[in-house]
Amino acid sequence: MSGKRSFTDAELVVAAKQVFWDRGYEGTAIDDLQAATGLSRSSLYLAFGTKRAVFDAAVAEYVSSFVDPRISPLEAPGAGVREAAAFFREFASYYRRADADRGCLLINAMAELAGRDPSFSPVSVAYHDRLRGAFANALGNAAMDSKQAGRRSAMLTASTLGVWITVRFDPAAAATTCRALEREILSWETPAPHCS
Amino acid sequence: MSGKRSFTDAELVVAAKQVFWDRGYEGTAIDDLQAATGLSRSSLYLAFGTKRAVFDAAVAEYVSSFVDPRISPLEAPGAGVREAAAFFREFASYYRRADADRGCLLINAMAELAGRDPSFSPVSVAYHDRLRGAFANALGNAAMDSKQAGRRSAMLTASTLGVWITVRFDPAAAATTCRALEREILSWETPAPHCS
DNA sequence: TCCATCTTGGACTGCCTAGTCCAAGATAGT
DNA sequence: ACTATCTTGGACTAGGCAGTCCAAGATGGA
Repeated sequence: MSGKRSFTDAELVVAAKQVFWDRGYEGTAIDDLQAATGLSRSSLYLAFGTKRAVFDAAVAEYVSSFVDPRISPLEAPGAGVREAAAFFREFASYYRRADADRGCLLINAMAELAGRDPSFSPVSVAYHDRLRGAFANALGNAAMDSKQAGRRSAMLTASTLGVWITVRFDPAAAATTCRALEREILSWETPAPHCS
Repeated sequence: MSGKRSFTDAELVVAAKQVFWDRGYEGTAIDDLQAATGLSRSSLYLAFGTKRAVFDAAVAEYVSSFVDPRISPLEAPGAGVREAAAFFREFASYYRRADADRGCLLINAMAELAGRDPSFSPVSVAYHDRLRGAFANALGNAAMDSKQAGRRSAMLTASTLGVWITVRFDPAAAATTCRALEREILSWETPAPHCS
């Protein structure tokens, strides 16, 4: 049977991430993780101890591979309105993927575990704050009132959560909304197009 | 034991609604419904047949008692920007309630069942479309470009989903976002404040 | 070669689930 | 008062769950 491990933690986590992404936390059984990883219960439990620990590792992996690259441009010192617009434009094209209706693993987890599992709340709050801060950074450099930049950051943060929920039941509508957001944001670049 | 029914369907549904609202669909066991209604399994199953049928009835009751009164003002013929702003202002004050962290039963259901239960998708799509149409009605009467009104309707629809997810893990942040949305929307009433 | 150490498969436990079923009993019409 | 009809409590079924455990076996060092 064994002797030395036939897999790395990273391989396990990547395979598990796909399952949690497709099926959610509660919807994923240990048997599903076995099937996806090709490992047996013992190996999974020896490596991580609990289902929840595997999930936490999967979410962390997701954040660094999926979330970070998309938020970083907004957090960069030189970020502006164009980066905020590009953020949503890229979602619009992503939503054309066949598997986009899985949504965002992190936001799915926030929606699924919020209020039910207090230990996940800090993760939700941290991600929400990070997103808001990233938009505030991008809009803060633009030619607009700083209070308005704050309001718009909050609005875009809520919109981001909203489109990632929407993509799970209506990907086309989510893509349309992202394109609308892109154009609306671009209109913030210049001091209002309808002023002569 | 019996003879004639000791309860009405409506009473059962209202009690069940509270449980589903607090605990979600999967998180609610028939035993929880028994405890909340004071009825036994037989009575519940005789009245509705399946857990899912009880849930559907609870969602329908929720829509007519909670959702309809809040969306109707946006759908009225004379609705405008002020109604859209009031929509979010009322959420901001609602989010100060102790039990606001249950979120919105309908949006919770959309998030929980999207992609997992195809039979719920039409409900999600219908509600999303209704909300978008309501905002489009309210903004369509305002002094703004009709394409911009369309974009902003999509944005506010996504924002609405977003704040109802947010309230479950950070009610204060959700309330802040609603106030920001209110003020941002009010700024749409006049043709841009920074134009002389 | 031998042995201590680690991994592995899979059986198992205990618990929780939705849904079924039936005997006990209450009711209303006659 | 009798009886057909409906409701009710609660035991029960069948299945799914996370997590435990151990014997079988592979490995690497001495």
